Amino acid sequence: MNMKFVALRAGVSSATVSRVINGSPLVKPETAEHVRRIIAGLNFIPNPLATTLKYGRSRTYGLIIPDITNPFYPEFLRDFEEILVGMDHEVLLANVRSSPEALVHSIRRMLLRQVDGVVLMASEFDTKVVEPLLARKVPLVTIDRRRAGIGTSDVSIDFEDGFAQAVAHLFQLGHRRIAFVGGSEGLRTSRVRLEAFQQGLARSGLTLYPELLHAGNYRVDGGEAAIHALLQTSDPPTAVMTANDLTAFGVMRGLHRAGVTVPHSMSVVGADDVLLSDILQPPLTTIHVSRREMAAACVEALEYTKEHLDGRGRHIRIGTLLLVRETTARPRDRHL
Amino acid sequence: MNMKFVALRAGVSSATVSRVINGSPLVKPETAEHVRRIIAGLNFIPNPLATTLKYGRSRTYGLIIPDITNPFYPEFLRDFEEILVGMDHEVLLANVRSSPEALVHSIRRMLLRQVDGVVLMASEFDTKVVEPLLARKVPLVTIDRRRAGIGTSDVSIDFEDGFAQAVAHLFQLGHRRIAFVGGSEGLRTSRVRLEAFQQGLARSGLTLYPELLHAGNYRVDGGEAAIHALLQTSDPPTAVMTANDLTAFGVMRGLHRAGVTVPHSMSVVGADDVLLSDILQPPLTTIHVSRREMAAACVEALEYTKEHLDGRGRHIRIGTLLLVRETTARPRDRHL
DNA sequence: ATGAAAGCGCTAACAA
DNA sequence: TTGTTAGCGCTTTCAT
Repeated sequence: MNMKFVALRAGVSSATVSRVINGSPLVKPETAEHVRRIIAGLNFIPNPLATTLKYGRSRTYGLIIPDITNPFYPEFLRDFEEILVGMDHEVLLANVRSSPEALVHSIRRMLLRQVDGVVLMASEFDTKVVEPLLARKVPLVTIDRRRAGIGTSDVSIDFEDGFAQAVAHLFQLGHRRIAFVGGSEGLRTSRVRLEAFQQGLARSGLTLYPELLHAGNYRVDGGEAAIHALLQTSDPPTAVMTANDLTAFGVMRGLHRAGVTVPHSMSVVGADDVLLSDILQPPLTTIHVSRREMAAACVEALEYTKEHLDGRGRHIRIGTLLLVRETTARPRDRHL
Repeated sequence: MNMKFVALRAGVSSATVSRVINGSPLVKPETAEHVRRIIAGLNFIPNPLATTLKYGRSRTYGLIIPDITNPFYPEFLRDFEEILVGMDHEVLLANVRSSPEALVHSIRRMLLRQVDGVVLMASEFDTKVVEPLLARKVPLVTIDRRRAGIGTSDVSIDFEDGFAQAVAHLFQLGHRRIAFVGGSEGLRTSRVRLEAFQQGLARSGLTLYPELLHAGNYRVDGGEAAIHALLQTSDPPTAVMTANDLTAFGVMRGLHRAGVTVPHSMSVVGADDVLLSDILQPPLTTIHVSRREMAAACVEALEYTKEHLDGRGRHIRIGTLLLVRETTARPRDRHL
């Protein structure tokens, strides 16, 4: 079933049917009404692929993420999809599991499916990887790369502010030795978070102890491994900040296994504010990042970049908010 | 850039280029090699949309889920996507948030994008909702509907076995009053789980206490509300089984808030074995459902149904496995 | 206000 | 072994 068939039934041409479907004002109201009735009667659904073929616009945006198993991403995806569906667009999702080959392949998938733009939340990448996108003038939006470019926009999270809030909170509680369990080494977003932590310390006038800095991997196991190492230290910290909530979950599990109670013997702060972060016992104090705001920023960046393909993209910054729950408290005085 | 352009550069016809790309044996090896070189040199990527338009096959399967925020779904999606990408297919995802209108709309989206089949994990639906799919001969795979039909297959989870294992485990520990916090009311899959629980009780020779049956909503808050009600009972249960892990999480949170310790004062059993179920304290005893097996079954069902559109679809059953972790223990004797 | 027709990129039937 | 060509469904320009 196609427009021609509908046209035949309606006694008009397929051009008229097309005009009716697209709400062209050039059609006589009665004709339009008549055609609409036929369309409804036939349950006709037009095939947008034909339009894509003709004009190259697929009304689809690609989304590349590193780990859909990290609740942050499905939560983001939910809002991103919702906004796009509201605009009659679709999402082409690629979960690349932090594998460079999968990333390269996912870009090819995006190109094959003629996406109108790509949001790349993947872990680190060589600029070479995204070149095929740029070469074909596909708008690109990166996350936390903090650098826009021709045909490329960036949406970044204001971790500087969030981590500063968290450090200040810990400082006020009386913490002086604060550890940090970061993200995977070699990723720009890990560096961003680490530097945000360092700046936070500086702003509160605290000392940075290199032996209290550990890399993680944005997953539970990384957090757990790091806290084990941290507990071996001769002078362990009184509080631990982490690169994301999963890492904090791992830290809490490690602490529990080691018999260290949270928050009385150790405070813990996460980042992201994943939906499940308040079902842990105790509920996690964390740095909230609005998924909806982020999704909206990505869509905005995508649309802007599409319209200004030959110019520098935009740089949008998303705010953060410290959510004080129950994993932070005054440090127990070890000398009592 | 299209095949014609490549053909021009290679000094052959576009048909030859097409044959080379599709690995036809009809091309002389040297010609093929030559064409491949040109393709690589131009970074040419063929546009599969043209093929879709021509043959109606989009190499895309739709997946409709009720709540991507429930970790079960992203975990399933990861495997489902991985399998499909391996077959050079894509996934069109629709998260319907248990909204009937969103479900209806998602079906339309699937139809518009010319999917080759749909896996419907959505909550309950009227048969009327999926009629447009069937009318257009789009293969449908349902989950836990336990009923196949013309052009429709079903993949169901063997909750009967899983719940029986769990009840037997609790029985052996000495539990006699077991409560059940089910899924949302009115959903077939909720009924399936409830009946599986009832059968499990019967198999272990246990009594079903209607006052220990509560509906939930597959989310944390539903579990928490239910356990509160359960704790008001004059004779509370010694163990609680739940329709899924999120519900169990809610039950555990409610228990913690009420000062009831798990597992010593109350045993809890979940279902699904979500990745995070072992970071809770204590780690959750739950009924494991293999995502990979389920994803593979869905793909198999999809392909089978596509090949046998006019016949009855298949019915595939996925096994379950009780994972005993630390939320189950002997009941404390209340009379001591 | 409406219709005829070209053309998007690809594949397969048919021709050579 | 390779080339020519029709046609998938749609939109839009140009005619009427």
